[in-house]
Amino acid sequence: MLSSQINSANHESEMTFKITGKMKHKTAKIQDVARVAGVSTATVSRALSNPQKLSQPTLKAVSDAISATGYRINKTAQSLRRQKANAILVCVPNLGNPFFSQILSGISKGFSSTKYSVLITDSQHLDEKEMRIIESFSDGTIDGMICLDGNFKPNQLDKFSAFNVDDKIVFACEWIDNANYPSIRSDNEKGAKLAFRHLYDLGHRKIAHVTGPENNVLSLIRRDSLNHERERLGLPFKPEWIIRGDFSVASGVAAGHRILDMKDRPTAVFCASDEVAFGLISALTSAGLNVPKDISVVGFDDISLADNFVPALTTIRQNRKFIGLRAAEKLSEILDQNKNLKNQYSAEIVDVELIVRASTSRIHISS
Amino acid sequence: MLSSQINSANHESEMTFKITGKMKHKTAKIQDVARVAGVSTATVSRALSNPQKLSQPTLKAVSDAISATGYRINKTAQSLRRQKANAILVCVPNLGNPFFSQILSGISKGFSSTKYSVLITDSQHLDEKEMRIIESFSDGTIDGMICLDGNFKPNQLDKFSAFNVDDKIVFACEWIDNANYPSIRSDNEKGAKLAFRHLYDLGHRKIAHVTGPENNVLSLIRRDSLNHERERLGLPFKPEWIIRGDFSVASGVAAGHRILDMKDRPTAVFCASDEVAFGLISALTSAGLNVPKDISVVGFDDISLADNFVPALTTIRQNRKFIGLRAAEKLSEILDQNKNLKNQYSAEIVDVELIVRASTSRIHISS
DNA sequence: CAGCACAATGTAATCGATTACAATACACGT
DNA sequence: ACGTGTATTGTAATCGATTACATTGTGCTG
Repeated sequence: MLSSQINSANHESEMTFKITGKMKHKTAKIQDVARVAGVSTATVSRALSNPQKLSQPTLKAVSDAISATGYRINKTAQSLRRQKANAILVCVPNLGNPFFSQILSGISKGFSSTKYSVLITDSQHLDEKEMRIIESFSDGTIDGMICLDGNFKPNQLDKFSAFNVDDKIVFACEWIDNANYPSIRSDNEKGAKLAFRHLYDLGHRKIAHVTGPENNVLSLIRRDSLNHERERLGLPFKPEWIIRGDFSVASGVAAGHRILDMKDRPTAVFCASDEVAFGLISALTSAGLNVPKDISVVGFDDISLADNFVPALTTIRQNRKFIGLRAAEKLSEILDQNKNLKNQYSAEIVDVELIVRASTSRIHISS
Repeated sequence: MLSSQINSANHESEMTFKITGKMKHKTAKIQDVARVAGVSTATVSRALSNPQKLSQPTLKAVSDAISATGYRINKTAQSLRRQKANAILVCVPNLGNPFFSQILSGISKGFSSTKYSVLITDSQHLDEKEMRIIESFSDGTIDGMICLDGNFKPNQLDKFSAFNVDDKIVFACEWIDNANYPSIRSDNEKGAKLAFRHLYDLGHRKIAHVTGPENNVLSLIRRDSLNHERERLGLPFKPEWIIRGDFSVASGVAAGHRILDMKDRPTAVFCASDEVAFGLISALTSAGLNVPKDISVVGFDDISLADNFVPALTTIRQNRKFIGLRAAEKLSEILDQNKNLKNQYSAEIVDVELIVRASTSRIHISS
């Protein structure tokens, strides 16, 4: 390289990049660093991604030039060239639902020390959500997705595989039955069983259940597990004891009214979520009943308020933050090794725990 | 253009892009569309961003070619060329806190019909968060930020302006005193005043307050507004009636224990958040006190459970979803018009409302 | 009909980083 | 001294879209 080039280049760069006092900062690019260091752009690029390929003096020169110019790599250019976005999407069925905040927190933590940025989208009122997602993959915005929404129809899933994105998706909490997507989820079956057995052990025999939304995998597995346990123990059953809910507080309130209207009231209720349990307790309490004296209530999730509700809620603890974290790790693994993992389907089942608090008690004599 | 070129090009594209059955999809680029349509890439680009500049027949040809190839624009390339990421960052102090989910939902909705993607980051355990944010701006990942975290020190803010990103930041819910950032926030002053007046009107004179975290703008404004109102009405005051909290349920429980230990107990408590109120009520109830008979409690936020807590919580309603939505709209406006809005500082104050429920009542005679 | 405006389209540079390939230099063995 | 291998660095093509500028053609004015 000619020395005149070096000089003029250095001069220019000093003028452009030095930050003095309140002077504004114009971002340096790899060209500028190369000029200041007196090397080629290839060398600068190598200094950043393959430092072991360069000699010590060169490395030092580049490193100094980077400090001098205040250079920051342009990730857009990098993504374009590398054909990798370094971003993932989290698809949340309803962002307004606080249930997901812990999972999001875990996901965010899981990606915090990686090169990936986290995008979020609320799939609730998104029509053609599967195409929107595919769009994000094919316009180069994202490399992978963590899906908290298990509500996809077979033809939507077919599109995922038609567009070749199906092996870059991990499900968390919810999942898809009969489809080979990796997933991280709680042991819902065990959870329902624990709840039921807890009530049974307290002497309850007439046990109602408020379900989650219809067609939701969580609703189904919890309900089925409960029914299975009930049959196994030969307990009485009335269809009206299975009350349809949707995980919301409001549906818990509605379920409460249904129960109040029953002639043959259950003595205990297992709710598909803590929020349902709160609504239920609220409705029963307003009507003058006492929980747990008149009716015992068990929730599911162990959200942060469960411990301080009045009465404190007996519930099944799901480690939502951990599920989010593991989902993030799993997706990272999949994206970072280029192997085709399509057939390495795995559902990672996270243990759940019964937390006994004040909303359940031994059955009352008069019941 | 020579017809031989057209033919060979068409042939090739058919082979490459037609999706037949289970055949995998290789993404077409603008070159391919141009070839198939028999036009230049410039024309295809114009068809997408300036259709009015093209003749009808050309437009049709391009549009057909797009369908035929299944073309999707590559946003990374577009971002690089346009020097615009079309993405914004939401900086959340603690993603695990359900308080933010409604705001996130509003933000997500606000951006759903725009070209912007929404990135999130949890600033809680992020050291040098201001540099991380600046990094995202200067590496081309984001165009703007909505910040739900008001906890920045002056030297951190200085960096924002040194790196020229300060006019692309909107604060929501929280804000920075003495700094000209646009913000959308609730009328906290009015909220505290309403809460206090409500208790006063019920006959309460000994009114305690559980604050939010120290140095938090919300904590300060709510506390100051309360104190101001108290002085104005000439009510008695004991320093121990101002109890430091941090918006969490746990701090509400702790505050409850503090109050139980007092010799001269307040007859009413205004809590800086609903969660604090829940914890407080829980602690008081466990100790055998009755809310509202023994102590009235007012919260702040009106989170979804407030209505179904036992007792239902009297609180100040903040429209969090609306705040998120407006913040998104505001940031869009700022980013879309290239004008320098730096001095167009504006704080948009969103009205709040007192929601009277069952946790407050007229002061009891014995108190 | 010359001259000009304007509409429609193409050519090629550009955004900023990466990397295949080329070039150079130096060491080592024979 | 010469060939060969290796380490280091440079040159230039590339990722995919956008857009300034150039070019062509058409209609209109005087």
